Amino acid sequence: MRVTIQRKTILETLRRLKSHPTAEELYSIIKPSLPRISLATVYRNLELLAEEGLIRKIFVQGSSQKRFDGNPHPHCHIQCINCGKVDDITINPILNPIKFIMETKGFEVTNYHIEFSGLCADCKKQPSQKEETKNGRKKCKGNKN
Amino acid sequence: MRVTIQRKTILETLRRLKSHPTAEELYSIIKPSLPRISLATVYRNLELLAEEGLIRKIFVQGSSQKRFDGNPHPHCHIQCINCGKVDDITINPILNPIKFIMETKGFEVTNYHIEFSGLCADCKKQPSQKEETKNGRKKCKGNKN
DNA sequence: ACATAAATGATAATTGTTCTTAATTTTAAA
DNA sequence: TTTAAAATTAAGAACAATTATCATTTATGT
Repeated sequence: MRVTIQRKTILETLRRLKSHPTAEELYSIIKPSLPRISLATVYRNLELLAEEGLIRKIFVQGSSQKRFDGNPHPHCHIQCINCGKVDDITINPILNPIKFIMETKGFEVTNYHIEFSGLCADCKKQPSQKEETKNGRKKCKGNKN
Repeated sequence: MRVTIQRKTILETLRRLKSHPTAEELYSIIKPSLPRISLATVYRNLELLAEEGLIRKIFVQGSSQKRFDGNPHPHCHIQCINCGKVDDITINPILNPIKFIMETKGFEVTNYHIEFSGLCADCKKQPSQKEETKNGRKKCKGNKN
């Protein structure tokens, strides 16, 4: 992957930000310093950087736009149902997370959305089907996408 | 909310399914028994049923389409990175979830995505700003949407 | 500096979803 | 029941977010 000014700026800006901006928000932030940058370049590079594991693409409840996170490591977010703000939170998975959030952040959890991903029992047994598909996953009987 | 055949069928079909279909998938499933149903009706009613808390709209990582879940209660999903299948999982939040998933489902967790929502400390203090916006949230200084 | 593969900018096309309109269906009252 | 108002529908247009296209520009190895 080449190092271009656009790519470098996108990654550095996202890493510096504490928020989890959409592609367009990031575009507006970068535009003043790189006036000739195209929105498509921002989208393209965010996608690429996420594929490379340097950043993270996140799908937040209630937001029709995808958001991006400069921290590539699995971690939790807390989103306020009133203002929509999305913050990071570090959780020791052994603890009771909801109680922990209450006590450390003063954040009242009323709902949660948790997704674990990995290999299901079936796929662990038969890791044969490796055909690539558009969405980057493998084909498999259980695939509903 | 009125009881129409379309609405009833959408809710019942979604409840019966163990998967978490997209609006289009649900549309194809329902079409044979209700050939005159429109895709827009499926979208409209899924949105409505989710607003009423009868079903749940979920945003799964890596899927550009929204998915719907007949189980309206907050719960966890496990998605296989190989086949993309999304399953339900019941977790006592006090336990170590990853260990629990391994032991009960034989599912190897390699990544997770967790979002808690509720009221942040700021919004708990000043629940004044109640102006509705297009995305259904309230306006607030921290709002990045 | 040069060649060339890769990346960019501008914009067209596509995708997923919502809106609009007129027609139909449901509900509740007469 | 019949009837009228209100809600809901089907169909397709419109919309916003994202991706693809392609001519031009740029980064990197030689």
